[in-house]
Amino acid sequence: MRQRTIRNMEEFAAVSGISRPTISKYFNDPGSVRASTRARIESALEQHEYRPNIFAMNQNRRLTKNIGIVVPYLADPFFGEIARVIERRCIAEGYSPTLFSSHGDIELEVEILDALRSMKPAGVLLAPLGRASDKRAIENFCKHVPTVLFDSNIDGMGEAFIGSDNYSFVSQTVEYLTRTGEPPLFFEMRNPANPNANKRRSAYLQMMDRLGLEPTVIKIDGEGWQFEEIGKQGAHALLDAGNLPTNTILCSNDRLAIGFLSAAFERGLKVGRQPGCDLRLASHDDHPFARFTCPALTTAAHDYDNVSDRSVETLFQLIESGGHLPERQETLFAARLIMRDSA
Amino acid sequence: MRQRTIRNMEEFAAVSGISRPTISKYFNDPGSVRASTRARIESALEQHEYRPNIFAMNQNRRLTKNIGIVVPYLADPFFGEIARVIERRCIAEGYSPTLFSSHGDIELEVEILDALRSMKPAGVLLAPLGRASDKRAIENFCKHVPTVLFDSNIDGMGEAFIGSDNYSFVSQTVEYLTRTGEPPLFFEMRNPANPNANKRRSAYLQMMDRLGLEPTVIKIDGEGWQFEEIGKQGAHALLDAGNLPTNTILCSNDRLAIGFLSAAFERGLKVGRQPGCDLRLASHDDHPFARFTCPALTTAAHDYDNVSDRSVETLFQLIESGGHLPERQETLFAARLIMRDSA
DNA sequence: AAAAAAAGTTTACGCGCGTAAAAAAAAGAT
DNA sequence: ATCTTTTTTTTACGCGCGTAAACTTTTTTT
Repeated sequence: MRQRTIRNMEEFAAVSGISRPTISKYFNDPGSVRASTRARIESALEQHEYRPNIFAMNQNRRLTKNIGIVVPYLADPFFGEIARVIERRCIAEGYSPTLFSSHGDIELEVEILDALRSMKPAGVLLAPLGRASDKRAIENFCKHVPTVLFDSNIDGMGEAFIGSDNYSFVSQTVEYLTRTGEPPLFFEMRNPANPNANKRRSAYLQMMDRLGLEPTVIKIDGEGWQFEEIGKQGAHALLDAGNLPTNTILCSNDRLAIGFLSAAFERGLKVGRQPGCDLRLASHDDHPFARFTCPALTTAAHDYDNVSDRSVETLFQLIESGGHLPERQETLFAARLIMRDSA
Repeated sequence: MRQRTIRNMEEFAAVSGISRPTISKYFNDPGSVRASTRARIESALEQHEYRPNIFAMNQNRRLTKNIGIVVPYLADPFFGEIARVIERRCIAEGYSPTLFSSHGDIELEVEILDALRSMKPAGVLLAPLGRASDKRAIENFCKHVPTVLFDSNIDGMGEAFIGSDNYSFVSQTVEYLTRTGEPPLFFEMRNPANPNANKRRSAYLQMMDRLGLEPTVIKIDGEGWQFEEIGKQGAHALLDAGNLPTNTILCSNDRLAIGFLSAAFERGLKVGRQPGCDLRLASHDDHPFARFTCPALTTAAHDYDNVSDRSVETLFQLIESGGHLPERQETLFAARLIMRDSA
């Protein structure tokens, strides 16, 4: 700030007394220049506050340092939290993450993928919308950009998938509920957008079969991403109908369960494992709010840390190996049962 | 896709039979070319799937079509929801929004501002961390980039501020609670990061004074953005101490209230306005989850739609007028009291 | 149909930086 | 001090597109 403002690398080279190509080298990798020149550059940098033009940089570089992160619905704190962890990891590795949310909109997801391609990202971490996704668009995208899928798997797409083992979620909750009380019915949306939901239902049916018990699946109506509201309405409908085969409800995910708890509370029903309770309720995900519901929610937790760590690690590995892995990896992490007060 | 892939605008101009400058005009504003040539371009576009290189575009354009959106903590659904609405509005106007979260980290906020400058955005919508923010960095940033502050005001910074009228929040809740029962005590964090918290406390004191009532402010310990947990711990501490001067609690914000409700439930306290309840609890923000707490939370709602609409509108206005407004505008929207079951 | 206005074409240059090649300088080794 | 290796400088070109100027073609006006 001593002199007039520096307009480009040429001028910065002039004031720092070092040639432009060397300055360029420095910005691409500060360790690639001699320590003494690095010191000179950095001292000049302090007095002149110059930053290279990222557009000009990226135009000429075949591979940028950009990483795209795409989640299906950012207003869901579950994805907010995952995005937070992943973003920080990327920054720590010297990349520039850019976060996108499809906001539950199929067309927007395609537009994001489109925009992402023109950003020439080194790699992309994609949690697709799932069932609703435009599979052709995603497949085409993955051909051009090194992509790691997470959270929601779509068969064969991307170079790898990192997620949670839905069977592990459901088997633990079903086993626990059955062992400590009545076997649960399964409460879910009729048309879940997320493929994990289908896997959880299958796992429930499989577990009940293995235990020699009669399964009951309740499918509630509702579209969109307002899961709490859908769960609440669905719970009211279910409880209005009466004659439940069991006092124990297993929700497909925590957000439905939060809605269910709200409905139960409104009806004066006591939820919990204590004697005198009318219902027991458990669920899956360990949503950030699950510990603050009333009662606190018994649930199966994602291995958040491992999922996000492994996703990022896999992406870096993918980038380093030139965008392709020998074969598509699928990594599933087991759930951890969190016993709270609701069941 | 008929031919080999198009590498640049030159090649696309060749296959479409139109000169490159005209193609360039088209991409900058499709309406600026004759309808017949536009049709020819678009038909060529369908068969060849070419997209201009955004880095090359932005390098030469004095003003990009980028818009930066910065929020302090994206894992908070409140900001997730605001970000969602604002992003969609920007897209609808033909801009490319890029969303950043400071994740509650002062240094990261500065880094984001730094990165944002090199993106030459047409404008930025910034919800600062608040008290913790590096004011010098923000001030410096605002000098170079047309910026509209929202949610958290910092005096004099940015060309405009759009937010909610904290006095309107508190006056309505205090008035309502006092009229329908006992006057409330005010429950807040000792060192709130957000400047709105301070305004709310002042408003509480002012209201109580006007009503000729004795104010009580409870300040609870805790740092960071885990407000629910802080609220829960604080509530336990408060209730352990006993001898409350009133049965009515007014929390500074909904996330604290969610934690408070959780603590009250654990202690077997009934919260609500019905007879037989031990406590009444109200709050401010109308957090997306406030309607699903047990009991549902009585709160004062932000005028979400107006805040986000006006923020975006103000930014566009600012951009169109060349980055400066005649004088700094402060727009505050009034709250709306939402009566639910908790008070 | 002629004149005026609008839109498109040609030509040319510049943006800020990556990067390659050859020459020069500095640092380290003998 | 000389030779070798490493680093920096010089020089030069290219990336893909914005954009200005002068000219030509098409459309609109009267």
